[in-house]
Amino acid sequence: MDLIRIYQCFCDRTRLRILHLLARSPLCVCHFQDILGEPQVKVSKHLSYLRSRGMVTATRHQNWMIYSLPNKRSRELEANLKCLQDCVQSDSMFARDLRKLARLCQNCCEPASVFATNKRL
Amino acid sequence: MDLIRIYQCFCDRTRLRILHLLARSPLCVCHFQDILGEPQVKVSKHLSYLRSRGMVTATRHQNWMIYSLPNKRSRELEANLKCLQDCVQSDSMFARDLRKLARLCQNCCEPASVFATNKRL
DNA sequence: TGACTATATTCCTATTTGGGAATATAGATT
DNA sequence: AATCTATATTCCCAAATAGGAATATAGTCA
Repeated sequence: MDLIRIYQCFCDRTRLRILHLLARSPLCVCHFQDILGEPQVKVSKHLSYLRSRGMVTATRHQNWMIYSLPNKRSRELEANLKCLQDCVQSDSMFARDLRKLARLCQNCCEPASVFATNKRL
Repeated sequence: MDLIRIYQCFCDRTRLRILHLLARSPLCVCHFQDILGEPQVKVSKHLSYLRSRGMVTATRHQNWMIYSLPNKRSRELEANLKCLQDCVQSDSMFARDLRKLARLCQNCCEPASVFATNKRL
């Protein structure tokens, strides 16, 4: 994963919010739709952009595609994800995203079992 | 200086090399031409891109435009410049840029007085 | 099978980006 | 004034990006 590619992935607000959320938990497309308040096509396209550049991985689970950060991460990616956490501390939008994520998890179940049922999450 | 804008500035290789060099020393356009081996128009345009986004400042000194990182830097910019230094440690191109910069400084004079003369640097 | 759900893709458009050739500009030097 | 030097800008063009509307696909469920 080369450095430029990381910055290219980071340089759009929607993608940055997605990555910031994925640093907390694997999520499916509809989670992003809910949390970001963006239309499906937009979310889906940014995820596919990130995926094509190796920035996220995806696995299907029944009807849902579960997106995660890759297990093996380069030093550069680690460093930049950490830096992002730092930078985002005082930003209200990113904070709101995290609050919404927390609420979602409350509403359904534990992160680990989020995808264990085929009901609308 | 907002976060997205930082990543937009960082997401081109030439700009990244420029910023990496500027983290060491203020430089003029012909320095960049020499070190990066890129044509004047390319260097100049990327500098003007960076400048228009507040990522660098420029002052004229006789015939030369001296580019620097801004004196006052946001937490985000500081963090990302630091992260960049980290990430770039093992990259041969960035290392080579620094060696060329060192050689340039040897050839002319101290950083502080680099621009004190109107001879070709 | 047929309907439903979650997601991806295609087609379209507008905007931005990156780069080169040529030209313009501003200050220095003669 | 004429020239030179360093730099910026303009005019191109090709490619990438971002986004929406509409449609396709894959899995699920009745």
